[in-house]
Amino acid sequence: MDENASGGDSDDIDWNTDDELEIASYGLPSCSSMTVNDGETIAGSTEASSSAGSSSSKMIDHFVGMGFSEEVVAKAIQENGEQNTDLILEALLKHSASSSASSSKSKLIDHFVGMGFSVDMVAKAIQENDCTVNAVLVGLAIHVHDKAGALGQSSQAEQHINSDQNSPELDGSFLDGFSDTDSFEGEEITNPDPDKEEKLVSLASMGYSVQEASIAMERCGPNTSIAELTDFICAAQMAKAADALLAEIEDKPRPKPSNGYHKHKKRRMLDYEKPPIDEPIRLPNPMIGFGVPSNPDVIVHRSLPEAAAGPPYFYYENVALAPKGVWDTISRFLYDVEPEFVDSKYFCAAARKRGYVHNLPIENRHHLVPLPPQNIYEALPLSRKWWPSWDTRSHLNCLQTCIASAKLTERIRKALEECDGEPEPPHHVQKFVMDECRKWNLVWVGRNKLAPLEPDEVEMLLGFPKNHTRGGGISRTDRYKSLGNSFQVDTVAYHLSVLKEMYPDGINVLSLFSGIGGAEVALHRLGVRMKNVVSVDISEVNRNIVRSWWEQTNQKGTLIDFADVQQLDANRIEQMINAFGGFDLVIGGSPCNNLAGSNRHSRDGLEGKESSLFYDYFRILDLVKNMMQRN
DNA sequence: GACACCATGACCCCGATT
DNA sequence: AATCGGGGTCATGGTGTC
Repeated sequence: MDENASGGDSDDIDWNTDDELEIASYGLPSCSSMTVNDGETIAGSTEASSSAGSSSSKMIDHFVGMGFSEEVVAKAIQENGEQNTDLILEALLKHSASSSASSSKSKLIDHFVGMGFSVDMVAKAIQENDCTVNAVLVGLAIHVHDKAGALGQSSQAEQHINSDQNSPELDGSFLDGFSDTDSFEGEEITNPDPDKEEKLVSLASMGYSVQEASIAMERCGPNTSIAELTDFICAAQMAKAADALLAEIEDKPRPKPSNGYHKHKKRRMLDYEKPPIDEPIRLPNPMIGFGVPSNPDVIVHRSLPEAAAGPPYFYYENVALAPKGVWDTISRFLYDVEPEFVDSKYFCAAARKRGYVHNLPIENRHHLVPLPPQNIYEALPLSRKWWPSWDTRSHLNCLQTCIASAKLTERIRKALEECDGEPEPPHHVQKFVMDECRKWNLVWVGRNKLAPLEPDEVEMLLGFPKNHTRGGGISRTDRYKSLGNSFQVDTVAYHLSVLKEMYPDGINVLSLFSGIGGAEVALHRLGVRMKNVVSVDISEVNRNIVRSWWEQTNQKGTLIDFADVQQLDANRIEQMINAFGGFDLVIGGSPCNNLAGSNRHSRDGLEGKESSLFYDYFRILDLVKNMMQRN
């Protein structure tokens, strides 16, 4: 980000810097890996790693399998030597980027126009700056937005922008691109109001034009929420019978706000004529989505909105019990696809109520085998001996990121011991114990003795291999945290299982907010071959966990990881799409910190610090969709 | 009213560093 | 001895649904 913002050799990967140093620091003996700038790491397959004996043709096959042309691969091998697969891969990625450079300018224009900026504005900005700088404008806008609203989420992103929160050049950099256009009000440039500017940038990062955003804020007043502003903008868009912007775009209509927001706005505009028809999204009871293995035929067919159809297939996950309106917004952005709400208690011994927005087929899904333990007794057979009859739990509650304190379990033990002579504790003691058990997922480990789950038990319940998060310098606390933030593998695998027959040769995966690799583990356990996986996660220990798992399971594909979704700008995505031939699956669950009920401090909804990263999921998915449809 | 919830921040302890 | 930072421990309440 920083290098892009500063222009210069921004889009050129600097192949000759400290790569080797960073490679050494990762220390991966069995698997070739490298770190490109921005902390991107590429781990090649073991078969492609730099064993001196590997034949040239085998290596060519390998890279051809990744989507590069044979001719280009041969040339790269010739220039870099067989020994260094990392350099070859770098050269290939670089080549794919440069070969697409000629068309990148018009694509850039298309892209930004598609986001709502005027053609004049985009053309002027591109003329005045290097193409690549402009390609990062959206990312920059989001950076500024994050800086204002999400400080601290991404240390790397912060570092890349500027460490000074009040940096004038940062504030100016986004605005400068438009400062001399007639659509921008000088007042806001010379004397920006922080709150106003933040909203402006938020709206810009959501794909609205600066002009639209400015007008909306002027009309609606200073205290208007983002949601209200977006509604206003879409109302204005609807009011325009002929949208000049859209007329200039030859590809499909803008997907996100145009679909849902227009629909909703139209409705709202007509509120005074007739009552609203659309109902807000409600959670189903029982929470079995479109069907679970034990009850698979609830909904056997659904029709997706046209703009939602894949490929690429996408799969987005977050907590089901988010504040009001959050899932409506998520659904509107994700092409109006109806969320599938599923409780993992239908798949394993622990509850996990989640919403999934995806465009995967829902026919002929199958569950993972072997089936995971279906209840507490199966999952924790040793606890059965101590389990009192009055503890009627068959399933655990949601596995969270922290566990009960030792003091609490001690208090419980004492309370139970006080009524040891009786056949059963009195009702009020039972209630106290059961309340705490449900709250903290305590399990019986001895007479009158309750304890929180061990990390490896959480791994098992979530469908991960034992010790998946162990080692690599991760603390116990962080293991709970990473696990608590993860997918339930069996549940996700059930939804992804349709990919197995659709892609017998394997898939390319873009995995955002990967965490400890729930998506990757699910695909692996399903037997879906992963040709190339681009995995993004802010946490270094999580990235190490995924990479370590990748090596241990002898994956034949290539794992590339990034620390920050902000690194995935249009250029880099295009580069990877050209290299791999596109992504088949864009999967991820953005942070739920500001949505989760457990958070009493900053449950700020989708505009909260961390949870606003949902918009990055949409931004990246939409970029991938647009680029793949053009190619 | 009961229940559930991918959490946060203050504090303490301990080992490493200066 | 002073300082620092990471890990562990602990208490904490509001929102939404049923």
